[in-house]
Amino acid sequence: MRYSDLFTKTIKEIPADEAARNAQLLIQAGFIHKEMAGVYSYLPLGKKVLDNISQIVREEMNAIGGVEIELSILQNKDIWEKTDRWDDEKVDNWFKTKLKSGTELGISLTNEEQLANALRAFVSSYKDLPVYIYQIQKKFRNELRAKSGLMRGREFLMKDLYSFSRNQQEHDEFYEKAIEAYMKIYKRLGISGATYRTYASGGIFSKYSDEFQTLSEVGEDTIYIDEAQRIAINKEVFNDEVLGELGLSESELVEKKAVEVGNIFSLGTKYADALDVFYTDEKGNRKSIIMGSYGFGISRMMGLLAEHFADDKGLIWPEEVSPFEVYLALLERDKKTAGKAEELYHKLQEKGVAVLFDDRDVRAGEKFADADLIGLPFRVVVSEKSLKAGGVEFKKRTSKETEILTPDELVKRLTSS
RNA sequence: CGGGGUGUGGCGCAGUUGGCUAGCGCGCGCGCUUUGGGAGCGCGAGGUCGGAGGUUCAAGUCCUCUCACCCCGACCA
Repeated sequence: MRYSDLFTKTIKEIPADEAARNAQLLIQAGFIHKEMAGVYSYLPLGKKVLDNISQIVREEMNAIGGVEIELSILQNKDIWEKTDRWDDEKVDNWFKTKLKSGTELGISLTNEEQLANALRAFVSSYKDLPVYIYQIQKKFRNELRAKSGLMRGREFLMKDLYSFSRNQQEHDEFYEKAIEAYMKIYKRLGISGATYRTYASGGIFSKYSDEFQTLSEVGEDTIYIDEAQRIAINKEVFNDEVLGELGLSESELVEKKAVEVGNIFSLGTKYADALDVFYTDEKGNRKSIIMGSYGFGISRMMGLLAEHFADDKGLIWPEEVSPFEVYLALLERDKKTAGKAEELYHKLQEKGVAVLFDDRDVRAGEKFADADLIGLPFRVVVSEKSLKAGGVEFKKRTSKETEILTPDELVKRLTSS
């Protein structure tokens, strides 16, 4: 893509109404636009990042048998009343609206009820199970106080998977597979070293739920880490009894701030029972379906990555997430240099390298500053100077060193590994 | 929801105890010069001061109400 086709602009000054580093950087670099508190629009670069994170999550969910769907956002009140999760006294962060007729509707904040209910149309036998269904979709939560940029919004992108199993063992096996899949995702995102499987409150369904917490100063959660075992425990369930059960010793634990980047729950049969979702087993018996839910905040992850991988010059995207792989900067716009840059731009695209081609008529310093701020993994400069030196200048975002490569060497470098 | 803070061109800000046609920087447009780390000079466009009401000869400056945004706390199934 050509920089001149992005309609966004980077800005020099830090937005005054954002204190969160992730929002400051993403706004400065033109990835997002703030609409109101806790509500952001995603601009071309930001949209690509969301898509890239989504794709990683999608691949790992598919790998464990997930099937992608897209549920409606408008919610039928009747279904939620069956599980007693409609009343504002019970669930206080609903957004609700009304039909012209006066009928109340909910705006999706999670989807257990809806999907369990829909399942009645398709699942009735043990032969139909298990199923693992997920979607990547906006969620809306009427938070009393939005904060920390993308970390806690009122509208956010989330992957939510729901598992429907025939018995506890089948559920437990999938649950463990889901944990492994989550770990793979964090690895691909480049944050596995800072991310811990964390025991947290399981709510009313099971003793614990599993959270995935990434260490960060902006985190809202406090966790206690056992570094040797690579597990952690959320402060909300921290007590001697729990420590004993998990085989953790208080002396080994270190207190840290962290961001919840995933949370998976065993839900038992509550939803299925309340909504009358059963299956018939091999012997003709009516059985309850066991559910689990597996959340992953895509937009929150974008905020976390922005915060986690950044320096004083700007963002530093992990390769799999970066909106483009290469920032190609043309310095002088004379015919010869521009021609070489155009040639390289097309060549890289042919080879499948995602390039952001800065063809604007601005000074070198501005291009370098933008390249750093936007934070693509690699920067390539085509200039009189580089051509004289025998090619193009190549630099990693994380390195100070540059090297001169021929166009062929560059292509090779970017297409290997 | 409790406490604290802030709303002035697209962005960041300044506007003394109310007083003349509301300023500055960035950005934007034009011209000349410049050209490898967000250039320099000149000219120019752009705001009615979050909104409503009030006090006053006079309100961006004072009062009342209201909306929005940020931070801390509470909340987060």
